[in-house]
Amino acid sequence: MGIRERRETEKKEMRRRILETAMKLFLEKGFHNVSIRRIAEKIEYSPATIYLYYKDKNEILYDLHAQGFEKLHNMQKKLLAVKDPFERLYEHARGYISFAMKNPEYYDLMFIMRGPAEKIKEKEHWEKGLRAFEFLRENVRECIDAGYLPAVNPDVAAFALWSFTHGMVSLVIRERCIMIPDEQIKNVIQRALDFMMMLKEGPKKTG
Amino acid sequence: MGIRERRETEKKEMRRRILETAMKLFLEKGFHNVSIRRIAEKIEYSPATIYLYYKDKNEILYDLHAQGFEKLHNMQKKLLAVKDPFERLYEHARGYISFAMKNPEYYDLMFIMRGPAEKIKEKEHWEKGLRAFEFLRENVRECIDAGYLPAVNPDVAAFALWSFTHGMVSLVIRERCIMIPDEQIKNVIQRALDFMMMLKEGPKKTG
Amino acid sequence: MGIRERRETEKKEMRRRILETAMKLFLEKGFHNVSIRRIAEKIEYSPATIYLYYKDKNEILYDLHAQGFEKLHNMQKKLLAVKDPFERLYEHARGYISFAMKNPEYYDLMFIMRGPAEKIKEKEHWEKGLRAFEFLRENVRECIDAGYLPAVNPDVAAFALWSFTHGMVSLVIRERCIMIPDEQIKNVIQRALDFMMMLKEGPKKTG
Amino acid sequence: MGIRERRETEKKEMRRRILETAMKLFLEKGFHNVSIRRIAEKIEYSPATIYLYYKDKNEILYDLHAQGFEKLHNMQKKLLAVKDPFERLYEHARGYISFAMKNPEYYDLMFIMRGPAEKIKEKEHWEKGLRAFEFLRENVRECIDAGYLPAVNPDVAAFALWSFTHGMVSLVIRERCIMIPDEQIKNVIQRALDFMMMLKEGPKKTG
DNA sequence: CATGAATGAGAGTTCATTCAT
DNA sequence: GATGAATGAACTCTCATTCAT
Repeated sequence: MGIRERRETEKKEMRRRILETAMKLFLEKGFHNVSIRRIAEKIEYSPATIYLYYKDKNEILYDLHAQGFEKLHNMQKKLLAVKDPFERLYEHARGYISFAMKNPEYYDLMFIMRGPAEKIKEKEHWEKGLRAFEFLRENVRECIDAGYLPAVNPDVAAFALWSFTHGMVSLVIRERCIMIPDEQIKNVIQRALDFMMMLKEGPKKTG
Repeated sequence: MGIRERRETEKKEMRRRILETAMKLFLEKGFHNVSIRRIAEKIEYSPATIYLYYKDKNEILYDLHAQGFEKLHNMQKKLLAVKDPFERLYEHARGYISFAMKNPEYYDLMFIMRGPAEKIKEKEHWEKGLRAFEFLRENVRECIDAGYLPAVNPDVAAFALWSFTHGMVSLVIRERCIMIPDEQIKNVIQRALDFMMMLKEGPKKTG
Repeated sequence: MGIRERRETEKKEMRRRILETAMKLFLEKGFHNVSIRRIAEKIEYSPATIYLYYKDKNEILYDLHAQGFEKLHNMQKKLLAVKDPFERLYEHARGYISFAMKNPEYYDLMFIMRGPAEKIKEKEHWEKGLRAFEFLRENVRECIDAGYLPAVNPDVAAFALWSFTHGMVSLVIRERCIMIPDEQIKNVIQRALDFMMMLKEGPKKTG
Repeated sequence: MGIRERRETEKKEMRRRILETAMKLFLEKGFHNVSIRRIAEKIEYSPATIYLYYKDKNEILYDLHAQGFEKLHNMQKKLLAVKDPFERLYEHARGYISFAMKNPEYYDLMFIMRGPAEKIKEKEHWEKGLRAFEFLRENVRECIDAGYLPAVNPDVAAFALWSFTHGMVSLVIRERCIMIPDEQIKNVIQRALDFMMMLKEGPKKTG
């Protein structure tokens, strides 16, 4: 309690508002239209104020990037409750799609956006990305071991499945799905996922 | 013949040079480094000259966009020579991936880039995009009819397959495949494609 | 005594720390890198705190300016111990040079720097400067009276000698002596001083 | 004649105006108050226009620097007409002082100002400065050889004389001569120079 | 046909300074 | 007594675009 705590809270709150606003601008105007100035305008502060909370523009990006992967990781952790590997794989896909659709700005920054990502490529910023991929690969490996999937290289299969889900959500996020009416998109994605899941080999084996 | 024709030809030639240069800059320097100024510098004309051939920067983008879909369409037309629907589907995927990997700037502009492409959403700019999708859907429908694929909605299956290939190439183009060494990427993509093609239901029929 | 006195002492101590830090930054980073912010950072207070002790940035400069002349005056006072006027003139020159070389930031502020010093021109800030010049002039007058120097106007001769020493040290301080290796500068200055001292008319006396 | 030539002339004229304005601002406001913006304002153009004539702020400084040394060199060349070495030395001093008093902004940039000089220290920018010093040293050497000056190291004597003249003009330029009324400064400097010239050994020798 | 010249708008960033607490 | 928070003004520099020639 007390003054110090409230100050801390207010500081965090301010950083949160800056991040949130930056994110909105990313989505609305595209990366090169996100300027410190515009962020400041939107939160109704002066540009200089931003620098009290973030060293520079890149720091804002780093923070968003890290935050995004944290959210993704939280989703993945919950999947461990699902015991059957294939079922878990299915829920993984659904969770991934859901994450992307609910947080399109984060997803864009994490997996689509270019430019700001230049410095993001540096090791530490990717560790979390790798961890996420490895989680998927291990899931795939279990599915293979359990006979749910053909005995291919798990890295390859994981990449294929990731690409599939990434493809769907990135087409939606970058607005290339004009052949699908907006209100049907969720439905189509779900059915496309179900279609892909026909790769499952379980029945064949016993059949 | 005559003066008028030559003029026309020269005009086209100039537009071609501008487009080509713009494209090179996209690839080399990234989008936000492509400026009218820099294009002008590279072709050794003044910035003002660009405006004699293009109304503004966006028009250049539109033209590139259209050109990209033209190229894609050419690829698709060649596929008609392949008679077996599933084989054609397979070659379609390979051709699509190949197009993306050989023309990453076009692909980026057509299916990933945001912002400058805002006006691209307008009808006429998408007709060609729709045509391309329909080509795929018809191919899928034939595969279903021939029993190569399960009897799902062709739009859905087409969307799934497109998403899969788009996912792979867009992850590569936007440099999110750091877990795969550069020299192995082509190989991994091919194997991922083969993995996906296990959706083929041929055997069942005879079984 | 008591609280008030301690308060006074603390206030002075704080001003001293601010001045000292400002000076260090002058030397280390050059003038235009001395900002209130940076001073505050170095003494680990907030920028606002500086303003409790100094009205504004210029006031800090004034104080430094005065302090510099105090130091110079101290040097001059010691010279009074030297009885022979020419010998005292010689030691005056050496002391002046030594002061400048040991306190280049002060010297710069006192005799070279422009801009922030605009208000320094105001009377009170110059009284101490005048006093220093008069000290030199009286020394010169004694030398003339004693026949060590030709019977010229003492103001003129004093100005000439001051200019000479100022010229040397200001060329060094502002790094215009690149034709002289750093390690030889002191030596060259001493020899240049000895050369100038050949103005001494000693022989005439005996002649 | 012709358009091209006029264009060339106009371009040079514009660069000249920029340089001149920059110079004035240096003198009036001090270095750190010279901004592209202010230059632009004074010549009543937009800041962006400056960049059509100069790559960046430093380039303006380089140009001024080079121009200053060019002017100084021109002065020196004329001195070769004076045959007697001591007389030439005397005229050199007068020419130097005159140059400084007539072009205080150039002089400041060349021999006093700090900061911009950082990059100026690079070799090529100092060649001209060295050339100027060598010219003086050779003059001094001749004076020694002719018996006008005592047989000291010419580098040392040249440095001493340079320092003397530099000292006078730099005290004037940086407004540290408040003990001398403005209208008398020229006179005092001349008399101080004559005083210094009493170093001449000619008479003594014969005496 | 081509361009030199020009500019308003905007980018990221830093500064001296103020004021409520 | 000390400061956290805030800001207006300024900085260098780049851009897409216009227009008289």
